[in-house]
Amino acid sequence: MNAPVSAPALTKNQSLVFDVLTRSDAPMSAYTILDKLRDNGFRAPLQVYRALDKLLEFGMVHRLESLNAFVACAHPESECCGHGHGHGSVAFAICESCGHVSEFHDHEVDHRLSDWAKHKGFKPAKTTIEIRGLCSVCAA
Amino acid sequence: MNAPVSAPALTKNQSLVFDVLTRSDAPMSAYTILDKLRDNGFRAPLQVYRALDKLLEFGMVHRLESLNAFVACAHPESECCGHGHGHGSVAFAICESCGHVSEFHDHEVDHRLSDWAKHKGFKPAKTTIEIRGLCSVCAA
DNA sequence: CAATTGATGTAATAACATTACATATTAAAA
DNA sequence: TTTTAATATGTAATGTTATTACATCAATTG
Repeated sequence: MNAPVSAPALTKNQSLVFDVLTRSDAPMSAYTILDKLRDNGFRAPLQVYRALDKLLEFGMVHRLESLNAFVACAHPESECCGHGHGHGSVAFAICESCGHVSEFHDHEVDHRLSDWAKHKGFKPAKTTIEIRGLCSVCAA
Repeated sequence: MNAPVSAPALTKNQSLVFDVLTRSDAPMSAYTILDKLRDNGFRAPLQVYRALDKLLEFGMVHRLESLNAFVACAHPESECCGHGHGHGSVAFAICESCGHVSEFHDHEVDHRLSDWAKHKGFKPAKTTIEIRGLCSVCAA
């Protein structure tokens, strides 16, 4: 019932999808992943979506809602303040020019949002924070 | 070249779409809006998307990225701290049970995110903050 | 008036995601 | 070990969201 604490064993399809995402330097849509895996026997979107569902559940992949795309989690394996893979919310800065995505945490942001929720009696399940704009390289 | 400061004149289609969204107590997808407006002569998705594009540009409507849906902006016409319709980022709490959406601002969150951006040389264009979970009524 | 601009109408297609159903593999219980 | 249950896989069809392309109409402006 608990989320796996360390890297869970991945099935063949999960590994293939995770590898493709890990090698990519930009987010990929499910259909782009599918195309990359045709040679590995992938034929249908569902093969990708099923693998992604598990990887999301394991916290190894994130979905970027504003892009309908996916990235491998950029965390170092485990982090100072109990982040690792069981962390609260993650924020993303997405460059609209080069596609690069930076993943970061901000405790104060987390805190402010959960304070708001507590005050309103709202029970958060998942928080999305995405900043779209231009990265330092592209802005120059 | 500037965004309109007060309510711009809306075209027929823009008014129809805005009215439908305003009357709704939950977010609506473009296709749901289309269905509501069949009797008003709407026949194609593009009629809705074009109106939504303008309403988004005017700041009268928000897109909920995690839902692929739209809501009328909930701001009182103009706000204490210069929000009105030219505000920075807006956050949403979305109830996954009843569909209700609460719109709110948090200056500290804005501040932390723009500090991060400044520090990284990232130029933000649009920020998405969406908390999905259960509202106080549904959580009870 | 001609020319430009913005709004509209319609059809077709692209992009993203899920349902349904059949089969195979793996793991656990008897 | 055999049965059973749970998980993973394969495939097709369909559903949902969004855009491209092209034609027309209306308002403005030079």
